[in-house]
Amino acid sequence: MVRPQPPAMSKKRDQLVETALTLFSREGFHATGIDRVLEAAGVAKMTLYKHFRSKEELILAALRLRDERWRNRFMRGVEKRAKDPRGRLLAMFDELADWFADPGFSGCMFINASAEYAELDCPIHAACAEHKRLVEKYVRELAERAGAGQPGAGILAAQLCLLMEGAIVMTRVCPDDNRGCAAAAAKQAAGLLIDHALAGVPTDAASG
Amino acid sequence: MVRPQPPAMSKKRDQLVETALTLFSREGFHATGIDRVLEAAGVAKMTLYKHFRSKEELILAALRLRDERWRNRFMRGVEKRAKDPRGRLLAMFDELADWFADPGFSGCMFINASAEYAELDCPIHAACAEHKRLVEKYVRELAERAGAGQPGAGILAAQLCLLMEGAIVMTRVCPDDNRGCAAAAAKQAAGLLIDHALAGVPTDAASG
DNA sequence: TAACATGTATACTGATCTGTATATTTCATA
DNA sequence: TATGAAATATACAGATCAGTATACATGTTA
Repeated sequence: MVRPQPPAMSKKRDQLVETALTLFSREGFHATGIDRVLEAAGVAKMTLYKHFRSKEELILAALRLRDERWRNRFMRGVEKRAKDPRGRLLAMFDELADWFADPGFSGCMFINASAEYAELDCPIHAACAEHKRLVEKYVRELAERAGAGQPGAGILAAQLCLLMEGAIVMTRVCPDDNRGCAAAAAKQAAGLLIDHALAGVPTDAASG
Repeated sequence: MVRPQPPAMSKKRDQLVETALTLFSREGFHATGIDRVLEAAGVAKMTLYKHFRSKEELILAALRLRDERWRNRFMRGVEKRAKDPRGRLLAMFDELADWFADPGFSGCMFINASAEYAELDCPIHAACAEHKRLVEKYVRELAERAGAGQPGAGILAAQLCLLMEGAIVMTRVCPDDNRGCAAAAAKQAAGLLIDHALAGVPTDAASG
């Protein structure tokens, strides 16, 4: 009896998605041909098309993996850096700074993907939008736990996300000007916004 | 006597750059073939290659045109909306909101281009970085005229740019969630940052 | 050993890509 | 009318693209 039916639990499939994640991140989606992924992954072309119906499906699998890994690492990192929600809102920007310092940093894969796949109803673009929604939801929950009311928590979360996305983009486009600076400037701005939104909330309020 | 030698002052050349600007913005760079630009512009292929040595040069010309137009429109719009530098810093976000409301809005062409052309020393990526530097320089000058000192003006400018870039990206990736909201949230945050950076500076100080 | 799923190798299709070669047309100016 | 630049039409080169067809190898399980 053969356990690992596609699409799950195949070593070759994993290698494909892993390689796709790396190459699509580094070189772009249209600019990276299937053949280069196959060569780098050490997998035959027919194997790819037994696991995925098209290049688009491979891209979607790579984006799913990236979303899962990125948010896990981000949330775990934030929760490790600070224990109270208010501190965690600030710690997000230290986590970003770490990410930017990675020599392989190539910006946000979802921003990059939605730049190449403009149509909103395209599954790739939809996956990018969903990723951003999930990140913002996490920030909003932190803001709520920190004591921001409604709609304050939603607005604060949106504003902190704007700072984060801006830092990601500027570090991608102008790394030499912003490598270390964008995250720091964003963190300082975030501190002000958080203090303002949480004015009157006692420090270290009922943490989760 | 024939006046308009290439590369300047050619009607066909202008049509090419104009069409390239539209199509590359809307559909992406790799995804838009030369042939589609030629067809949409109503220009023969040989004409293109008499004015430009390669597709990359056409892209660079389109980016130059976009940079010039975008910054002109932005600066003029801002200067029309408010007379004092402090008000102009805030007015930037109203200008963004107007831009986002354009049905043809497809994000920042320079963010999109640098997503597709990752290498920093690639001329296309370099042009994108330069555009962002010029925008930030304008914001920094406004901040200085508003009375922010050094390094306060530089930091404030960087922070306001992060908010702007973040708003641009979120409106591109999740237009349905952010169409009107991102610019407003950014403006509110900007107001706080500006007030903080200019604390102690008399309102409507020596404007330019 | 027989069955079966996974993966491979090779070759191919048909489309599309950037860029070029060549010969011709258009049209204002001198 | 003669010159010469701008633009065109057509065809092509050479590469790469996503995706398919077919036959074969491998390794595990029943």
